[in-house]
Amino acid sequence: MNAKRIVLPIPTGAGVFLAHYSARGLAGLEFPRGNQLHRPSVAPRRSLPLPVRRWHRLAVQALRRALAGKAMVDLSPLDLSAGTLFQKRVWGALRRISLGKTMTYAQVATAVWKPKAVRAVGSACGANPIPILIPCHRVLRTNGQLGGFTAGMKWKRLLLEREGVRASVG
DNA sequence: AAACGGCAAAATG
DNA sequence: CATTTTGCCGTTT
Repeated sequence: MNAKRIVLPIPTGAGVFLAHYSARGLAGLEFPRGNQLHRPSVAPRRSLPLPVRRWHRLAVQALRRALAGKAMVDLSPLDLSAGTLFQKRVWGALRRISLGKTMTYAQVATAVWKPKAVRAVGSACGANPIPILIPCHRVLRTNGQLGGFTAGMKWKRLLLEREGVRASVG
């Protein structure tokens, strides 16, 4: 099914993320693992396919800007082929939430024309393979609460704060 | 077929 | 108010 992926580290002020690349583009982004010393099994630079190198350069910039709460300029192609149709629709909706803005899970459900699939939207957000760059953290509960975040609420809070979003309720 | 969620609205105290 | 049902839906097992 899925072919081999190239994994490259993205050092940031918030830790070392891991970017996964397929033949089609950026396919995954892992949050830094607490004090884990895992392989960057990174192939030597010059053995990397040219497109991957280019994509990675873009990804590094995009992530650093995103973490700084700044708008990203360019983004490498994303490979979201692993997702279901519904998930891809949700992720598409997420990408349309501009910086500094938020949506509720219910609003996203309506945006994908499944107004009753509110809970399923939450699951789809949790299944987002490229968090931050696909801003699933910009989705909040209808009642103003933050809602959940698979990678941990610290991240969701941090990201929203850096984007200048009012933390309504904790 | 059943269980499980990053939810929401209604019911309840 | 805060908490507890009750309804919903895509995914996973």
